[in-house]
Amino acid sequence: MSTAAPQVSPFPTPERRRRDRSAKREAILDTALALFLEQGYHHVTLNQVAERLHITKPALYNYFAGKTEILFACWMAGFEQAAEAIARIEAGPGDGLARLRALIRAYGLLMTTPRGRCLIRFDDNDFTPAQRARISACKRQVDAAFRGWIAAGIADGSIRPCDPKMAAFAIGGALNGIGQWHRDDGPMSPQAVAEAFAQTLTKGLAID
Amino acid sequence: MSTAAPQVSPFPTPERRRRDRSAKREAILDTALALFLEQGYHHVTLNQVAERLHITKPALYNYFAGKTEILFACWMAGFEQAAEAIARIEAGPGDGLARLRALIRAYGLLMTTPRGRCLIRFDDNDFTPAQRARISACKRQVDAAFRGWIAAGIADGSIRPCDPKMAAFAIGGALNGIGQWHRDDGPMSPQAVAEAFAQTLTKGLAID
DNA sequence: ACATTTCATTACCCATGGGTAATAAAGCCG
DNA sequence: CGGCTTTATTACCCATGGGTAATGAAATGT
Repeated sequence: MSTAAPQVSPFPTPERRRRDRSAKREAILDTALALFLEQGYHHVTLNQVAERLHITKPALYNYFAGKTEILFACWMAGFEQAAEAIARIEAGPGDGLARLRALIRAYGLLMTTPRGRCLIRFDDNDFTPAQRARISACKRQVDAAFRGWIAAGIADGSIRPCDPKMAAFAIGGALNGIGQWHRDDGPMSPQAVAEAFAQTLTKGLAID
Repeated sequence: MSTAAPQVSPFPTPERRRRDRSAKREAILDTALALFLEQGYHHVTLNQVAERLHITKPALYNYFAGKTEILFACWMAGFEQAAEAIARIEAGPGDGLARLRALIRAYGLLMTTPRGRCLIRFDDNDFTPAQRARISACKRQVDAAFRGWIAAGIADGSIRPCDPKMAAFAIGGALNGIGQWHRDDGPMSPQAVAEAFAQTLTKGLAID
């Protein structure tokens, strides 16, 4: 068994070294992320993060400049997911309403994952001013997608005329809320939640 | 002018003494509250709170047992406002949809005030387990109002059949979001926001 | 082989800030 | 007056935890 030829050489190529390092960065990120969501940023110590990875605190500083850097990297990891979803929908077919529904489903799903939760469970005050500026820009990007497709839907007749800004805030808020209450061990699957929200938020409640 | 008889005696009655004390408690609460919302709980020191009131830190301990007690009192102050609104609507007239809309307006308005923002801007992890338990009970109470009037609306035919639980989450999330983005110096008045949300959330967006 | 970079460890520093005496001033009560 | 309560002050304690040397051990590459 151990005499068989090894699948991977123990002498890593430079390429693989880079991947290893990047994998460690990701591991730190995901571990810190999970702890931040469990206990809240200020109740998590870097010692805890390190301990879960079977290393010691100073080792973390080989990958991140400090605690807020880790926090920021977590947030950006979440944003990348959102940006990808937006790009995918943008590239796909559908009128304004169809695209809006697709975005609601994708963003709703994201909110049931740790990466997605980062986007709304962290406090703005825990970032540096520079980080806050970048985050604001990212948030505007997401908001623009919501507003844009609502406006497109109004233009193409698939969405009832309304204030796109308020509608986007309402939908965004409802979706962000998912990140607060949804539990993986709860009765509703992420898909079911996303679908229910896509219906409720676009069809409304009143019988007119 | 200063020789005129004083409107209030400088010798307070026992009754007034109690009111004075209670007023001081409120002042501490509102000051702490404002700071917590500005800078985030963990970035606010008790010295800061005291300084804004022109007293010193230990003086605070005459009114509150500690920092988390202040935080908790802030949250409860917000909840009282919500509970009052719910009771008022409950006592008033209207079918399920009318009551739901009234609740959306009242709760939306509340989210534009400091007291209301407490309900959603604080991190659960900053409370003690005992406090968390009481907060959970209060949150369930609010949620029950939303779900109850949605269910009532479905029963009386004013609301389109749906899952009241999901609908309540969607509406609650959208309203809580107001507390995150609304600025007093923004372009929309609290009333306008509340009204827009009442429309968007009940009428929906799709043209069917 | 030898210098260099990479990455981890142990041991330490120290600012921060919640909380606590010890104490003093001011009003209330008998 | 003289003791008691209330409320504030000054001065202090000290656990916590982010961050930093100083150092050592691999792997790298020439």
